[in-house]
Amino acid sequence: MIDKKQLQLLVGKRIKLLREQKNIPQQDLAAKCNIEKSNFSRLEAGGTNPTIYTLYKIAENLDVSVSELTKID
Amino acid sequence: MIDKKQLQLLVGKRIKLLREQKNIPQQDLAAKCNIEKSNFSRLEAGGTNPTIYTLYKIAENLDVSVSELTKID
DNA sequence: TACTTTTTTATCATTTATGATAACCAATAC
DNA sequence: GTATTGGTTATCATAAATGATAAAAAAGTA
Repeated sequence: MIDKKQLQLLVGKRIKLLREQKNIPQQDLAAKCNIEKSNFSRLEAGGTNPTIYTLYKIAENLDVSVSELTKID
Repeated sequence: MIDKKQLQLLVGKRIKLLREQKNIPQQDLAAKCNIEKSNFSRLEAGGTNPTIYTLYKIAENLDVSVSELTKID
């Protein structure tokens, strides 16, 4: 059982990894998801505890499933 | 791209399915996760857009990964 | 019948995710 | 130099997730 902050960090890193693998600038992905770039930055940095819908939008725009996006450890 | 409400319904049903497969009463699982039973009911019914940490706690107490919990369609 | 267990629903307070805006930092290019 | 690009940080408002409590409805059981 990791704590909330650790989970947020892992999720943020996972998103960043997938995004960079596809060479998509943060602000571009944020725009596609209708998320402010500043808020997206905060999210990737593990600064928030995103909702499933936020993760879903990101997953869709990264062309992966939510299940794939949440493969953390 | 499904909408937010549809996503919530799918997630709720997924949780309920896994919980029932393990024969765990809703209130028991809620208690393990430190979530109010009333709020847990609302969540399973698709009434809220849960955060990843909420889903993580549920996944842990269902002995599945978050990735497994979020296998929706 | 009642009794218990499980789930649902409603409501209000509190916390927090997100929206929104602005300013800033670090590269890179012209 | 100064634009431009990509990212960060701070702040405030707003919407919504969650906490918390109570009551009622369903479902099961003797």
